[in-house]
Amino acid sequence: MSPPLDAFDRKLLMEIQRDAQTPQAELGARVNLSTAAVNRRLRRLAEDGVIERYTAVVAPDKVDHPLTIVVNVEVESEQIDQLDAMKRSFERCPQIQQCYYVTGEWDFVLILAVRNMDQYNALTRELFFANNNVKRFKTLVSMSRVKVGLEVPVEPGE
Amino acid sequence: MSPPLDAFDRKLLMEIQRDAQTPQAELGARVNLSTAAVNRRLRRLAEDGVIERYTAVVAPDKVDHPLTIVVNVEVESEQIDQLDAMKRSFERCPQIQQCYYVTGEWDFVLILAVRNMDQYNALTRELFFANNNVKRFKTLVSMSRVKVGLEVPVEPGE
DNA sequence: TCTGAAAATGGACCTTT
DNA sequence: AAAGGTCCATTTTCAGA
Repeated sequence: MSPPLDAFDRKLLMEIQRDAQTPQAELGARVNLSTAAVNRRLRRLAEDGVIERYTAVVAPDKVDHPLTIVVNVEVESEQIDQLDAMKRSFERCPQIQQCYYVTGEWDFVLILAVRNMDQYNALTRELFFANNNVKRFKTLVSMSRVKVGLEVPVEPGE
Repeated sequence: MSPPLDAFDRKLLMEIQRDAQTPQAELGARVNLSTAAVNRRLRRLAEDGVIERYTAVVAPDKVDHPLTIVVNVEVESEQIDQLDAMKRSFERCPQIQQCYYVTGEWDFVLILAVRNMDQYNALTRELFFANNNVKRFKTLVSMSRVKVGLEVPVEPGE
């Protein structure tokens, strides 16, 4: 189906993760390919789902969402349909940037961007208190976003 | 310095968070603005740091990093220089996508993308066991990435 | 807001392996 | 066949009037 990534693909992925606006000609110069070849590869990487999407990263504090909050959630029941319903409610909530279903002491880890504590408290009621499949949750308020990104390491290899 | 965002800015930000490749002409059609106006606004938003950067989101499993791991870390000492050193070591580690310094039971929350458990164990040694300012850490392995993004809600308001 | 130049993208076509 | 390169048309960006 999708051929394995070669060294060119990997370099391109590293570059466009750092800056998706780099012109294809510039990318070509960096990896030693013609712009046409770069163009073809990028299109293929997108078609194959290696590149999921292109996005602008917005500074939360500049758009009045200065508060980052991490929430651990434990559920009552791990029945599939219960879990699915919960996942959907998390997906739908715009303030939830990320939701991971995890093993261990907790079942979900959420990352939220909110306007203030009032908004978080309101969400807390909607998402957790109103949901009787939530056994307990723990709030960790972020004082500093030390590193924030979605970059995946792409080794030069092969 | 930077004038507050108006309704046009907000709509544009929503759009380009969803798809940063949307042509400015198309954006203009959606928000009811000429392409030139869109162009000026996007440039200004970037200059003002509202748009931090443009990036391609890569599927971790397609580049051999199928494992997402959340780690909670508690430190021994919260002395500034100790903390700074720790933050820098987290920033430098390419497998660490995100690092939040938080209040509460834990001091740091990390999100990692790794190739496999062996790689995680190795990182664990470098980052935690080799650092005597790490009191303890807890690993939460993600079984499913329910929602992953950095989108910040930008209300239509103003 | 409109117009036009410059830049970037992406297809056609030919060549190499 | 699969992938690269060159060339060219189209699209997009972006500045000046």
